[in-house]
Amino acid sequence: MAGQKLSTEEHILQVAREVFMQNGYDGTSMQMIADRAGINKSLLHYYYRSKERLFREIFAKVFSQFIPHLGVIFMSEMSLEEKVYAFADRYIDVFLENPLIPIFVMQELSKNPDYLAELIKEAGINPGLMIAKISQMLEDEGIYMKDVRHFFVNLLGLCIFPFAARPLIQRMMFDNEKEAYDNFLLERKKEVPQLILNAIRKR
Amino acid sequence: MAGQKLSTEEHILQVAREVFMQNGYDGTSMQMIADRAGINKSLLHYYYRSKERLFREIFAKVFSQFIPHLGVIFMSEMSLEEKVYAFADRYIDVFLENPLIPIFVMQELSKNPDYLAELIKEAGINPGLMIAKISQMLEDEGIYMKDVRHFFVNLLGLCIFPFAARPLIQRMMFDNEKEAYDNFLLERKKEVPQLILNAIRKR
DNA sequence: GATCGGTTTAACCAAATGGTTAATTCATAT
DNA sequence: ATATGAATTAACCATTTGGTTAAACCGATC
Repeated sequence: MAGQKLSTEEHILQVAREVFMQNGYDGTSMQMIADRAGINKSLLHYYYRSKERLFREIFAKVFSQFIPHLGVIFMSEMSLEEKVYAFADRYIDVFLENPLIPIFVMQELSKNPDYLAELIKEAGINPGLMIAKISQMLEDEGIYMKDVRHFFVNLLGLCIFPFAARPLIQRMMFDNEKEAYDNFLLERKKEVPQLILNAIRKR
Repeated sequence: MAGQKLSTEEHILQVAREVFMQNGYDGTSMQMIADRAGINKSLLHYYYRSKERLFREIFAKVFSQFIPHLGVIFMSEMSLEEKVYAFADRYIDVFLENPLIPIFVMQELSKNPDYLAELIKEAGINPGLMIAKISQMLEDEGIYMKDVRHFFVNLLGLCIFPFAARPLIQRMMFDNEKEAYDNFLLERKKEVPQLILNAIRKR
């Protein structure tokens, strides 16, 4: 197939990632991965001792593909406005390239929430600090907000939800036309920040 | 257990609903359901011929627990403002009572998107009509919007995402304290409409 | 109290599951 | 060429999977 010059180990990881993301942990069997990778099932256990181990490695990688941006952008020295635009731009791009991430992560995280703690620390982001920082920025601009966390959840929700609910929304509102919906998602790079910033500025 | 005076058939449905919602289709075995219902596995097949059939019946019910509100609220004769408030109120209530719905529906829908079409029609909602109606209302109020569908996706995302991403957000931003997060979700009944309406009114 | 229909169960089935073991292939260094 | 160690496979294992079959149970009707 597209085995290129990847080491077998890397190739497995790549294939397993696809299969796991498409079918979830429970919906994936070691045999499926072996078949799609064109190898013997035992080889999976040779490189990654168990299904769980293989999955964890993949999940951690997927997680680190989008979470760190959060910290980078919001701990940066950009203005609030710049941060919001940067965030929407970054996240929508990432998910356009990896559309399965949102559902996959939510799905698995909801089954195994304990696992999350280590991943967050590993990603080197400190939510408390982030919240404090944005809180300070808002105060500096004379904007009052009951709870800054609404700001974050709003931003996250507006960017991520359209990907997670894609099957539903694309069908209901876009005649199931992929291109149309992709375009719609791109529009949101501006739509979302405008909505968020507009609401913050006035009151 | 809490078998009360439910017919066995209803009891099974109730237990199966819980198990399926918690573990997803793939993560659930007929044996699990039978055990949790305190019955023999064969009895499941007696009432519902297969796992698939049992699941479909449940999924349809779950789906119809929140989707019809969409149509009812937005096809009503309320003002736009009232509709937005009504929507947030309704949906946040429904999901506070059934927190697993969002992830469950997204998860299964992403694996089996074709199944969706019939469900939407069954629910008696016509997205195209809804969009047209809100479009008209906005126009009447002299508000211009590139694409009204952003309005819907925004509203849906702001209300639903906090439930779907609960494991992540509650841990990252709320020290994993359930009550605090529940309270936060309640606040959003006003927070979300304010955000949406504020952005629409001014420009 | 026999019988009848619906309900519930035990026993069973082939296939698939995650995982192990031991043998084989294969490239490389000697 | 041969010995060596890693890479790869075939064969196997116990358990679980969704599903079937036939028998047992059980309350009502005759």
